Amino acid sequence: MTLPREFYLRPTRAVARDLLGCILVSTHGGAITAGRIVETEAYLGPEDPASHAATRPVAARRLFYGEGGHAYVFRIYGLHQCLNAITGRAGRPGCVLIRALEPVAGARVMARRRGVAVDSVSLTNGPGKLAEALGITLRDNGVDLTRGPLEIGPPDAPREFSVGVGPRVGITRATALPLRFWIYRNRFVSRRER
DNA sequence: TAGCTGATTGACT
DNA sequence: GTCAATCAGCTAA
Repeated sequence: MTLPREFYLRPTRAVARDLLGCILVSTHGGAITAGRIVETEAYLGPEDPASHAATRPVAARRLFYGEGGHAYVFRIYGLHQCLNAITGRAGRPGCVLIRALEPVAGARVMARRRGVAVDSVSLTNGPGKLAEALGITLRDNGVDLTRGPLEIGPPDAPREFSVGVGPRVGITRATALPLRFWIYRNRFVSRRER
């Protein structure tokens, strides 16, 4: 089961919210690792000062303006990778940063990649951590999320959770916009809600 | 060419 | 709570 292309061809905010509860699956390295998405952030077009659509090199901008449903992977601080899902139709820039997962398969493999205990929240409770846990690298930049080593499937259970909304984390521009979404009271969310 | 920054993390006080 | 790791790409000169 994989989310159809049409899922991504909608306004970025709606995609970010609806991605909560969905299942991200990686088959990198011959092992299946998967997690439930519990935290996302929306990044819009050039009108959003925090978005890479405005600040990153041409190659990244081409992805941003490309068709939704593809992965955008970038390196931050020289050492960590972050995974995004491109949203909107071709010509409409936007993406959703996957910030945290709750492991549902392959936790032992994740633990080996991360070097932490198999039952630790530190497995996947941050964008750099989940990328490492699922074996995501810059080679995944541009891959199709509807068919490939990286896929996102629909929720594996009814969506019976509350959604938290608040300002994005870790950025220095446009810090007040309420574009971060998370599953309320999930222990894998990267920052504790009050 | 030199200096600085960042959608983070982990180690340490 | 503070701070270093680490590097591509941007800026100033």
